[in-house]
Amino acid sequence: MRCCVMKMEGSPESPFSNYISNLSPIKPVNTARVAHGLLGISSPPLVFKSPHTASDRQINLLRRFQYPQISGAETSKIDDGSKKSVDSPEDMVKSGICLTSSLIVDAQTSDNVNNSEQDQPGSSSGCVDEYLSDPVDADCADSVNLVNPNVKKSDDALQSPESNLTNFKIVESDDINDKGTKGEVSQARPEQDGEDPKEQPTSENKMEKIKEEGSLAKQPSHVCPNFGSDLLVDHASRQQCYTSGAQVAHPHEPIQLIAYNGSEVSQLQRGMSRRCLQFEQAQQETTKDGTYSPNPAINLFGSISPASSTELEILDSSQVELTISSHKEQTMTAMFSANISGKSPVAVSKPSGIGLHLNSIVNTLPMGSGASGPIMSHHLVENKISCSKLSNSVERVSLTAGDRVLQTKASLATSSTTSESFHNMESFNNLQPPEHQFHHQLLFPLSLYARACSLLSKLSCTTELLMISRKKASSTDGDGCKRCNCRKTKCLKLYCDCFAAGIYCAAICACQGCFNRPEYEDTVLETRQQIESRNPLAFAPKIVQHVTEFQAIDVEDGDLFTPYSGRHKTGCNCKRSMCVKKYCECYQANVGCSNACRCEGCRNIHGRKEEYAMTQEIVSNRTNEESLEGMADEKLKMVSNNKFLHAELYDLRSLTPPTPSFEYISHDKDAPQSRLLPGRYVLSSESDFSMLPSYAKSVSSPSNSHGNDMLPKTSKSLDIASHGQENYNITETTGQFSPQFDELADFSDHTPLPNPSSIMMASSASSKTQDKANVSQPQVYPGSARLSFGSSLRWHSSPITPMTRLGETKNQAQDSDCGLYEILEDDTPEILKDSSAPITSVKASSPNKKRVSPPHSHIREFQSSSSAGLKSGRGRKFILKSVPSFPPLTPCLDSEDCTQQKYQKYRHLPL
DNA sequence: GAGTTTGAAACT
DNA sequence: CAGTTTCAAACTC
Repeated sequence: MRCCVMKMEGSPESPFSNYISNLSPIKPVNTARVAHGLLGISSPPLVFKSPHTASDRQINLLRRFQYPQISGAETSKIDDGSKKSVDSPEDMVKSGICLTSSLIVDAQTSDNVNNSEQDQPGSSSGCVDEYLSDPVDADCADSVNLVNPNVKKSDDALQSPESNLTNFKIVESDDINDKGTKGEVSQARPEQDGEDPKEQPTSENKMEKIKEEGSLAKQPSHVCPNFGSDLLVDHASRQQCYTSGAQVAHPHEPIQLIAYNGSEVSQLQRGMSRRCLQFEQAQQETTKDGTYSPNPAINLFGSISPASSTELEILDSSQVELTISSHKEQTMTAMFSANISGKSPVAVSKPSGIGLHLNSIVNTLPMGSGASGPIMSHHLVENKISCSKLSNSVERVSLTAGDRVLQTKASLATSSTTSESFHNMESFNNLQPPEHQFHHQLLFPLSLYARACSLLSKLSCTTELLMISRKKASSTDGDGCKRCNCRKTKCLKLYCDCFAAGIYCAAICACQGCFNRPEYEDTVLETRQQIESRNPLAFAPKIVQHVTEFQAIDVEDGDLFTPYSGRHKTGCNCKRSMCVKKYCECYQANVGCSNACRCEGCRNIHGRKEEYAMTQEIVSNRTNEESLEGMADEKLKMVSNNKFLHAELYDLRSLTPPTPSFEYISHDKDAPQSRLLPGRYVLSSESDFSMLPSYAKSVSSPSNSHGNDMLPKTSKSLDIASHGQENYNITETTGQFSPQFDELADFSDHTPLPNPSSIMMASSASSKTQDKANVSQPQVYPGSARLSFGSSLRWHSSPITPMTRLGETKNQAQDSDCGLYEILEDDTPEILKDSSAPITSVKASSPNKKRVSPPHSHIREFQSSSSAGLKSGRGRKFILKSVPSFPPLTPCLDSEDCTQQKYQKYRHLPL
């Protein structure tokens, strides 16, 4: 319904759009955003892409994770974002979205839902609308609106039970279903009875209301599948639309898109999460009803390729991340808080970056915030769980991710560029996101974004996102949902993958005496808390992105997926598996072993421990050298210039959503300068690095050539987009979400891995190039983003938006023309562009903030010749700045925003 | 599908 | 923190 409306509204000149524009100060942007979002939802595509291909398994996984996450976290996030007002561009976007959504809702209400649905059978739009509407409801409409819409939705769903697309209604119905299903489930299960339905009122009144309505209305098990399908469709449609929109390329668009994406993501996530829940429930129910196939996912995605499931998972994580980023940190925090209430300590999907990182993030946040009541209603709980899942999923995703990542990669390859980018991002953003994500998970994550999100096995985090997974094929159902087989632990220990992922066990699980069910939410939460008390990071994503990897090495082929950047937080302890079997968590996560590993005879195809150590040494050496060389003055100048440029860009493009702060700082400037610059910040997850040795790097992508500042911003962006396009875009998006550093990744690992996949992609690509160019220079992309040389810069989607800045070595002065653009554009483009160029290191936002300063000579070179200098690039320094775990609510203040905008542009372009 | 292997989680 | 036990996934047959 809403989708239809949205589309209608989204139409350039529709009265609705006009109305919206009138409403919000940001009007144009909002409308545009809305339209874009609705139409293109480039970001969504990512999510969708993976999802589309995602197999049923994935779907299931997503459902689980997502559902919980979505219902609680997303709504809360969204709400927060809307409430906060438009502080930042993101806010603007959000607000705009909210408005639109509210409007849409109204329109929908006025209009017959049926009509809208009919209009857009695809539901893709509807899905989007739904998403939008949901946020709106939550945010703007509040409970009342929410309730009504939900009811309507449920009604709609009821009306068209068979219709696959319940659209938004379905989504809500899903929630309801969740409750209802839960209730059903509980009924089915004597133990569960009573507890489920209302059990945890938690903080979310809305959820409760929805649930109530849902329970009353129906049990749309069908809805879930449908919804999923809808989402997919929506994505496709969106992508198309988006692409069309992208062509327009408004300076504002990027932001809008991002915001939109975020909303979409959230929506998607919601849908996903709901699905997951529903699926699970549905599964149970279906068994009863017999209407549904055993695998709801299948029903939903019957058309979808099996790969889609994984993608979906990743998407979930990524989505989470995206949503987080898009919605802003606030939402993130809210989600986290919600999650936290659940228990989570800090973890993120390993994702879910956020992806991967998601889990970590979620977990971490939750720990702190804890507010939430501990128990979420099912939704809340689920949400929390989902968040944790995202993060976990991200982590796990990263773990399991390998497979997922691969799938996502494949899907990405197949999928349109935009969608791919998103996937990459997510897997991602994580948001992987996931852990992505991809994580994912995400998970992410979350972005918060799950093992699934671990998104990113190779992706590393991202994410993002990445999450859920497959980890264990055995462990995972065909659907991709995790499933456990616990017999003695009652699924309340980390032995249980489901529990560890922060998700409830599903009907698929063959566990015995399982307490990891909504009915035992309290028990689950308590247990989680206990575990967290012992080990706060117990639920954090295990996969964290690390800079040092030489991704390129493995990746040469194009294994975008290989997540070299990702590393297992605690490392493995393999003694007989040689780290070549899934016994090895590193291997399982598709990440290389690191110094943290105590493995013996490591032969991890994703990276041996020895290699990792060597890489780090090289990096450290470079960094040291660079730091010694330090060209503070020049750097400062450069920075100032860059700021200028960024500022200009920022204005021109209108704000970009906060997150991606992927700054490319001129080499000259180096990290210190960047630091000097107020605006720039690199989030560093734990990561240390994020240093990309300019030397090796050079990953230069084919596009690198244009690298020079010469190219107009747009052109550059375009070029970049075209070249690295997907990845780049994705990374951006993920970054927007929040590039989190490893830490973030830890949280989310979302991160996030989600994104992780994307991240992985980027990293891998970059690494490849680097490797080719120089093995020595591994680029580290702390959760933020990795530049893939050639084409893809990718952000690690982390829940938090790390702003990675590439130090632009080039002088803005030199290229007055390109000036700002150059810098901005150059950042990514250069990286991409200059294959030869020493390039720049991508600044990953690493928690550690490491800088790599190019030798003075290099810097000078850059100064002297903008492009050449950049290319020579030795000098580029990467500064890793510690970034707040959560992306600032406000979009990147400084240049970062500009950079983001740039990325956004790029995104648009590609789209 | 049963049994074995493996390494993480949990416990001491 | 190290060693041992427990556990469930991964793997093999």
